[in-house]
Amino acid sequence: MSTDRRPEGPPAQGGAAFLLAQLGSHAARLFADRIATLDLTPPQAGLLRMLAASPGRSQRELADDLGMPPSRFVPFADELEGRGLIERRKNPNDRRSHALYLTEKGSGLLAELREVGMAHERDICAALSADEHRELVAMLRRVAEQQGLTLGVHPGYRSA
Amino acid sequence: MSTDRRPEGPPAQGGAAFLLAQLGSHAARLFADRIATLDLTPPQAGLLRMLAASPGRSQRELADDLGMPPSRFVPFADELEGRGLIERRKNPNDRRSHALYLTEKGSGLLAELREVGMAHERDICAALSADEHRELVAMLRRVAEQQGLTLGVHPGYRSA
DNA sequence: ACATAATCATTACAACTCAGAACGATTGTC
DNA sequence: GACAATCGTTCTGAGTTGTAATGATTATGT
Repeated sequence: MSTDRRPEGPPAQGGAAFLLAQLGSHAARLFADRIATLDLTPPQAGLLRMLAASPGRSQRELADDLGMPPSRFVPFADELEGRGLIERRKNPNDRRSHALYLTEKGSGLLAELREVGMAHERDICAALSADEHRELVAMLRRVAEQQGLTLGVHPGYRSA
Repeated sequence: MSTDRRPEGPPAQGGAAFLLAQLGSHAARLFADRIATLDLTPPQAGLLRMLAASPGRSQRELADDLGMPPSRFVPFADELEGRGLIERRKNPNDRRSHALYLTEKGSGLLAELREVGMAHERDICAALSADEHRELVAMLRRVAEQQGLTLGVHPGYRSA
């Protein structure tokens, strides 16, 4: 009976913040495992999605959004380019910057990536009904918005 | 109107799995910032909680639970011991292993840590009412359980 | 009982990752 | 037309990470 004295809400290890950290880490690791099938890491998948959403941006902008320094972005983009998934084009207006685009091969891989993402979503939320699933997403969106997080790519990726 | 063609549920970047990863990373980083006030990192806070919950365990067990190799656990425990927060005692039954315990000073810091954790919880869930908060925790618990996650410490910590 | 294998904590070490400084090319500013 | 700023890139140093080797102790097998 000594551990039963809780004057307030849930303790730290059972609170929502801890559960979010725990589940977020779990979901990210599982996703990384899944897309390893396509020889992709989470940051690489993020870049493909970003290029599909808004093509032709400069490397610096993309690096900023991914939360990685420009120096690290270079070999990062090199590999994707070497695999023929993305393409660097000279910007005629500003010959310093390279505009990045998705190749056809990259678009094809992105399609596979989306399927993997949907399977991942189903797997993570297997414990919930369809209604509960919608409810959870709605709540998480509100929390994310109130916390000032931008919808889309987040910089908490892990390199592996 | 061109971006409105969604044959199925929420896409990858707006799904629950992605939101969990995004929010989890955010919550973990915010928590790390908060406990930096107490000169603690998330793994250090995790160890203090583990020692309060079950004292006298061996270093290897604790290292396993924290997801860190034993070689890295040694300097990790050294610092906490040097600050007088934990204590290594020789196990009389097995003189190879060291049993770890929380000191009084460590217990005191843990109390402060709990307060920080509660403030953190309130902050993260500021967008939700009390009812919604309970609802969210219940859902997350179910998801975590179905995913086979053990309540308590998770190995997705960040060293900083 | 005695040799051998296994376990714990620790140390030593090598590989890898990462961010910031420095650099040439190009562009904007005044 | 000089000077500062920006982009992509390379280089380098610090920091981190896991694996292998070590010494002490304990378990196992015969």
